[in-house]
Amino acid sequence: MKITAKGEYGVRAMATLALEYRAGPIPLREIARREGISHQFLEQIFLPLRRAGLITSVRGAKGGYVLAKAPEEIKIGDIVRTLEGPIAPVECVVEGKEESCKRSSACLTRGIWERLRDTVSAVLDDITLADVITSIDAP
Amino acid sequence: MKITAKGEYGVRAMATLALEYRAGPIPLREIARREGISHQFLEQIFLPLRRAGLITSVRGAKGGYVLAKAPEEIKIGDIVRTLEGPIAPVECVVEGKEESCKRSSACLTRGIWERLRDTVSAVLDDITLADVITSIDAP
DNA sequence: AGAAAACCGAGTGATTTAATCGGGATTGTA
DNA sequence: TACAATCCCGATTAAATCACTCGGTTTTCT
Repeated sequence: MKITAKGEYGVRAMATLALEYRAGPIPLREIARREGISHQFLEQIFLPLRRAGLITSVRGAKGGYVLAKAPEEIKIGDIVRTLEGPIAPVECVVEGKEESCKRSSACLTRGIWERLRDTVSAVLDDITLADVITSIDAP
Repeated sequence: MKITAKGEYGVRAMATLALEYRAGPIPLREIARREGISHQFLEQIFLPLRRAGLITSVRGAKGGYVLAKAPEEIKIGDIVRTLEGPIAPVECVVEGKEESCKRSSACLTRGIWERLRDTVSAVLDDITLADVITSIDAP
């Protein structure tokens, strides 16, 4: 039940962008430096985030990345799904892919994984970047 | 956010044992056959489950495995933790291992993973094998 | 022009996963 | 007692995944 470095770094980087929201575009190198992440790896992470419409890029000198929406409007679930694919503890409960199980007791246990999937989804969709960056104030 | 085949198979196999609780020891081969799992792989899964005290074994001919406790007393969380290690979406929120993060915004995001960890734990500890095998009745 | 930055596909070494292999020890039954 | 069924258990392996790195191209500011 781990998330990958891609997901973890992605959320960290997005939190950094949220902190600098309205400060103009931040270069990827700067974020990578602050977070101690390889900037080449972070490039790989920002590509899908941009394509998903979560960040916008400014090319050329003085360019960089900005959140595409206000921190209040970006859910952690959006980031995680973009970087890790659909939230589902086992393949057979991926939403959309619900082909009925052949084995009977596989289906017995299916309810567990559906419930887990929905709970995880709900938690990650309940937290926005705004919540993350204001959590300093509320201990 | 996937669990491994080990975890999934383990839960399936335990559900099978729960269905046959009080029917005497069931040979591993029989469980493997029913669930379509390699019996050699299932052996690897049953070893830690036995060492964790979740199942007991009967050696020799007519031997097999039995749940060590009633289905009501075995939580899915027990099985998953035994087979997959501690429930924690990222390394730095593994319980017991809580060394404080160095990076500031890593700690900003820490709350997310703690909340996720606790929620997942709570869901898996709320479901017992008894719940799983009786879910046929309650659609 | 030149530097700074985003864009992007391909490659790579290490680790993990999902098994298999090959045997040994125990016990009920003929 | 033989022997078949069963659990016990470390070692090995093939494939997949992960966490990067490489080597460039394109865009834009100064």
